[in-house]
Amino acid sequence: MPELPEVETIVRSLKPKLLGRKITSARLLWQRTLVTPRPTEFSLRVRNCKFVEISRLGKFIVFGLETPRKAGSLRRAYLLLHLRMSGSLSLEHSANKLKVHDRAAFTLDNRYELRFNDIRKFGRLYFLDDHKEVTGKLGPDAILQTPTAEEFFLALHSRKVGLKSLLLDQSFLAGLGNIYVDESLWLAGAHPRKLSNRLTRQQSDTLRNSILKVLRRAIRFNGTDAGDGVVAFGRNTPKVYGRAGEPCKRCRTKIERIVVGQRGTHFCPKCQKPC
DNA sequence: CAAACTCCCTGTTAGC
DNA sequence: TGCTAACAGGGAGTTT
Repeated sequence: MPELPEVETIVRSLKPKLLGRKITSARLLWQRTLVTPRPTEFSLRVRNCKFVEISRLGKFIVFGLETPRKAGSLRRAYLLLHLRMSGSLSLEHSANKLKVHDRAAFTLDNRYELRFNDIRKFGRLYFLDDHKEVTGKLGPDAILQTPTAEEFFLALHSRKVGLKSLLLDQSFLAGLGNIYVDESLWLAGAHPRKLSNRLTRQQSDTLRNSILKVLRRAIRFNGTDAGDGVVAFGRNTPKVYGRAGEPCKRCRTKIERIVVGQRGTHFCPKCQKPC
């Protein structure tokens, strides 16, 4: 499941290959992938747009486009993509056969195609004049707009919610998903149900540092290449996520799995003191 | 304001 | 062995 680090890695690898390229046409293979505008307007407007920026905000991939419109009308537009659960992007020759779960394809001016594949169809695509229409609802990006320790502490105290739910809330902090929230809370020694306004300044700082550590490490490892084109997994395996019943890496206590806010939640009952 | 639930989807897995 | 039902999860939306 792509969260901030995975999206960051995708953006970095796509950037050099896509910048400066023009979209010659687009195909929508699963209509509901596209949120806005309507499919006909979409294919019309996306044609002849040039990629001039590729970045990330939270878990959104932001493609900045220069439109072919003449003076007077907008020259800038954005393609926004959220991969959700199972989305992925690939760049391949347009002659290659489409894969089973391909949902959208953008043909480029070099006969290559940017393809969006998404088994579960949860991924969402937007074509917008201003990406803030969507990204404006996000809180600060955990890496690009990290709140200061002071800001983070104040933000925690402005709410009274369990930490797990709060860190999953993209309008509070953008980028974390289920896996990295569990990992961050474990590293910080904070219980997932601990109320946000009950953290001391020191605990808040520890949590903030843990989030940064977990995300930075994941970005570093996602980017590493084993040398044969295979991404080197295995060196950044989760400490608690998906390890229910296994011994805690810190104290050997059995990792527990509970449900918090409809999300499977993994934690060490000894390291992460119940509240 | 917070929490709980529902929906969207399909590959995987547990259970019979 | 072969089937079905439950489950996983991000986020938007609705209800409590």
